[in-house]
Formats: sequence, structure tokens, C-alpha cells
Amino acid sequence: MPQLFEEFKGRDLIKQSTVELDRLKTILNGDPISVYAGFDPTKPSLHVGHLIPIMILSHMQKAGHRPICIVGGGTAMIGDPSGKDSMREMLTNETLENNVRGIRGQLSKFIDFSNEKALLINNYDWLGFENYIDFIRRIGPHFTVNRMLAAECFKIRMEKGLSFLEFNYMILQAYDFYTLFMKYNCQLQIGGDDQWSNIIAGVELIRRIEGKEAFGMTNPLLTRSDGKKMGKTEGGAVWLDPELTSPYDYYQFWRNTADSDVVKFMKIYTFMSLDEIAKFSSLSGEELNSAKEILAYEATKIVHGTIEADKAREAAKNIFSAGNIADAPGVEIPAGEVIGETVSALCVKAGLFSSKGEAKRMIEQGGLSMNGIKVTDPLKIIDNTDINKGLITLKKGKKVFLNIEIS
RNA sequence: GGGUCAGUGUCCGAGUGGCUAAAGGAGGCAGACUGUAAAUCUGCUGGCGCACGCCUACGGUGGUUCGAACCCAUCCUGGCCCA
Repeated sequence: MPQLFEEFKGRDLIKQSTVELDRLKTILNGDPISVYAGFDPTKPSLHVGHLIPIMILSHMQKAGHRPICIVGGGTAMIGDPSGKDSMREMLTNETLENNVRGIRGQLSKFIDFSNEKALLINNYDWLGFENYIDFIRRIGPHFTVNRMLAAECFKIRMEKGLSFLEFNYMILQAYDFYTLFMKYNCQLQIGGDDQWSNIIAGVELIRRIEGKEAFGMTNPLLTRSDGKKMGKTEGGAVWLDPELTSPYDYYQFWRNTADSDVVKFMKIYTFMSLDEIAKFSSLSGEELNSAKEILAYEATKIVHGTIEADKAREAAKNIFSAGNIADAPGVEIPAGEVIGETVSALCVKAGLFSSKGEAKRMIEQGGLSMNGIKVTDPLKIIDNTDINKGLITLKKGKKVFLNIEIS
């Protein structure tokens, strides 16, 4: 088993570090430390885009370190301007609390929070009670505006306008790091490379106030080989919450990975050993198709567990290989709302298309099959002969399957 | 606070009184080819019993006009310049 640093290197998880690599190596491979990453609770669920830091924390915990997850109830009220060209919507307290709760549950699938082996902290605990005058007198002198303005993360906003509110985000995140450093002796902050400015701000703050050294490390920001942002699909983000993205869809997301990304994703998004992954790197072309299955299975397993991953894999096999679509996702619709309806109306009701107009277009273009037969007439009326054993199976395009259960 | 420019569909962005459901691009969806891949080519891409019709839409509200995304007033939001 390779040591942590080698593991990270092998998985291409290190982009920038505040110290030279050989020092980083002794830190990562050395005595247990506390390591922190922040998550913005702007949504009730994390999505695939959040996964890299989570995986890093998970690896670190396995190597004996202690992860600290900050769910930024305090900072989310500000909104991180990094990489955004417009100001973020402000959130109400209730949605924030709700979001924090959801995220906590998801993190615990990757990180063991029992017996304080890892901590989950809301930075509102301290940010919420700071006195403004007090705060700026204590922290303010350590930052110069000119330095801050030079930071990469503010650059794009210098054109479009940056509110003072958002400008403070960096300071608050630095203060988070400082607080954790003082309270928990947290020495390392990790995050996406877009967090680099915020991370070094924290490192500097600690050095200035305490004269002590803390470290920062970033992971590369992943774009898929087709240049699209990770974790976004037609339907929006791919969520970790099974209510928002079903395990089946989650599996399908990974299953549809581009050839050129398969090995890269295995390294980052699964716990498969590097040796094991190496076997796949020599594959090319059609052979890679089976590697995608493994990637999808492993990635799904981590988030949704073995049982759901098995189910998703089975369902996918049955649907795509055996042509048996009984395992496809299903919706239940009362018989009265099915018989006598047009196909287009049924599809809309089942959520396959968002409007009848769209359904009609798709059908006219040959994009819909019902019970395995291509539908050509959008106004076709559904009758009893279309129902097999209480089911109508619909297929949109090549790979979106839906069973309508008639109740 | 003063001056000035801007706010258009998922996003970017044209349009500056009727020819505008609104150019173009991106994104998305679908068809063909495939390996549940990529690339490529093609079609579609506000809603509705959706060929001809109706409704909703160009920051909000009110107005001018036979007719407004486009003109006027006012408000909101933002940029830039000045204080």
C-alpha cells in the first residue's frame, strides 16, 4: 500500500501546494494532523462536483489524519465570488439549516465521524457571534486591500463589479482556517484550485497573527475531456442525494463517461487501488466499455452502498444488454389517466417530456418507442392493448427508459 | 449624490415602432453512424387540442400609439466616470 503522498500523486490529486512537494510529502506521510475543507451549503445536497475534496479527506482519514469539514453556514450567507461572474442569491436561515443537515448525512458516507475521528463544524458557530468592530480591528490589519484585489479570484469580478459583501468572503474563509488552527490545531486546508487565493489568505493570516506555519493544498479542477464542467448533465447537476438523482441515474452518469476520462475518473472517484487501475490504462477502444461499468459500479457503491450499486448495475445490464426493461425506473399512474390519452400526453404526465409540444416533436422525429415499437403518431390513443401486465414501457432516445405502472 | 450607459429566451448576444416567438452562437434533446464513448452530419429547441389559431415573453409599473422589446414617465438592479 503506497503512502498517502504517493497515493495522491498517483491519482493526480495535487495541483498546488503552499510548500514544496518533498515537504508536503513528509507532512502527508507523517504524524496525524487535522485537515480541513469547506463546503458551501447553498443547496440541500452535494453533487459530483464536490466529490474531489471529499475523496481527499477520505483518503486522509484512512491514512490516520483527522478531517474537519466546515459546512459554511456563516460564509454561505456571504457567497463565494470565486469563479462567479455575478452575485449569488442570498439564502434564508431556514434553507441554510436544512441544507447543512442534508450535507452532513452525505459526508458521513465518505468520512467516519464517530468518536471524533472527524469533525463536522458549522462556521456560523463563531462567525455568527463576531462583533464587527472587534473583528475588523483584530483581523483587518493583516490584510491589505491591494493584495486582495490582486487575487485571481477577484479578477473577473473587477470588470463586472464586486460587492463589499463578497469581498469579505476571503477574509472570512481565512478566519475559519485561523480559528480551526487555534481550536483544533488544524494545519492543512485543502480545496479546489479555485480556492487557492482563499487558502493562502488563511495560511498568511495564521503566520501573521501567530507566527506559525500552516499549509494549503489544492486539487485540480476537473473538466471532462469534452471541456464540460464535471457533474453537469442535461438535467443539471448530478446529486448525491438519491431523491434528487436516483442511484440508477447516478450509475448511468458514470457509465456514460467518455473513453478518455475513464482511467482518470477511476483514480479520483473510486477507492480502487492504483495497481488495479493500471490494468485498465492499457485498454483502448471498445475494451474500455467494460472499464466504464466498473467505474460506474465503484463510484455508485461509495455513495449509495453495495445494494443500490448492485441494483443499478443489474438494471443497466438487463435494460441495455438483455433488452429487458422491467428494471428501468418506473412511475405509477392510475389507469383512468392513461386509457384514452394520447401518447404525447402520457409522456408528459410520466415526466419524460416537459411539454406536449416537445413530446410531439420528438415522436415525429422518431425519438420515442412504446413497448419496444417506435411510435410515429403523437396523437395515438392509448388503449388496453398497449398495456402489458400492467405496464407500458417507454423509451426516449437510445438510453432513457421508463416503465409506467398502471394502477 | 451628479453624469452616463445598460438590463432580451437555459446562457451569451443581435434587434431600436408593424415583416419579432424575437437573428446568430453556446448549451440541450432527438435522428443517422456506434461501444450506453468521442468525432461528424441532420432536425428540433416558450406554452396550448401546437399546419392556418390563441396565450405568455424582451427588469417592474403606468402612459403615448390602430400597433411597442423598441417611444415617454417613473421605479428597481448593475456597469463606467465624477464626488
